[in-house]
Amino acid sequence: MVVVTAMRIGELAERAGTSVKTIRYYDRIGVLRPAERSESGYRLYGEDALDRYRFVRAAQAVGLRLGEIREIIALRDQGETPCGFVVDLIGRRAAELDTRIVELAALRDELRSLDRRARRLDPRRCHPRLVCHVIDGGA
Amino acid sequence: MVVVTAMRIGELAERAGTSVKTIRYYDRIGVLRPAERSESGYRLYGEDALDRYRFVRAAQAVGLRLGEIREIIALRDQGETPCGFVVDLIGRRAAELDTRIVELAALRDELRSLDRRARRLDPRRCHPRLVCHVIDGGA
DNA sequence: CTAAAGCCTCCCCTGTAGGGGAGAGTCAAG
DNA sequence: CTTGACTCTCCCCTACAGGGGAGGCTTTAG
Repeated sequence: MVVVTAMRIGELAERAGTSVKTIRYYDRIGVLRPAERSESGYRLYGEDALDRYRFVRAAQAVGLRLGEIREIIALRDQGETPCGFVVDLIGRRAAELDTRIVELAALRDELRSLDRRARRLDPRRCHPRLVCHVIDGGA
Repeated sequence: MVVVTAMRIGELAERAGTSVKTIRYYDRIGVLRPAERSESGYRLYGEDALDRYRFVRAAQAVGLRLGEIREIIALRDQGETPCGFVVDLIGRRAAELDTRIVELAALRDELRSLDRRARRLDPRRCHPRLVCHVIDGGA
């Protein structure tokens, strides 16, 4: 109730360098709730909203999803330190990334190999009953 | 019209090892159309449908999307050889993958670095006005 | 006082590859 | 003839992070 400097959503969005839609969305999913509402229902934010917003962006930048960020913030708002949770999360995410990178590298290698093979094949011979022997010729 | 061995959708799905829904979907988006329809509207497929299906799966397996696969098939059905198109496609896809892999590796490295930093930080000191100094402390 | 700008909620849209289910017609066996 | 399995079309749903716009208040500047 004692909001010293109350920003409305437009000002927050502009100072944060984002869109009003995004701020509203963050409210809806619970990662950035307004300090209060005006009598007419307008969202009112304090200065800390900017820090919160930057945290959300920083967390997104390291690959966390908004649902996970909401959990971190919920822990913090319950007075707990989310550090343990965060460490688990980024450890797991790093491991998932490793797996994903290996998969993508394998896929890329297969594409390169298809590419080399395709260049050796004679296009004029490319006319069996199959669609394209570059792709399913190797099966 | 002269369909020697006419399969209905259930049989094709079973022999292909997939679902009826998938075959119907492939028809709708144009990657696997039935040879004809029965009087009552049932989809009827020839033996070649199995080859087509396998081609679609092989193409998906190397990372092509159904929209792209449809283009390849359309070329083939227009009597052209899709080889050139396919070679371009897989070349571009491989390049995209390279970029993506580099991005993901950078992200993973950043996560690992956050992880190491988090383990050095004292959780009891984790209580500023920010949510989590593991994440936004480095900004 | 009035017009413009800002804000509200609500609803649909994006892309990918289908999945789930409703309601209705069809086909084979008993 | 009937029952059960099969098929048809049509419509909504999924994840993700919002974007676009309608229709209706509120606030602010002139």
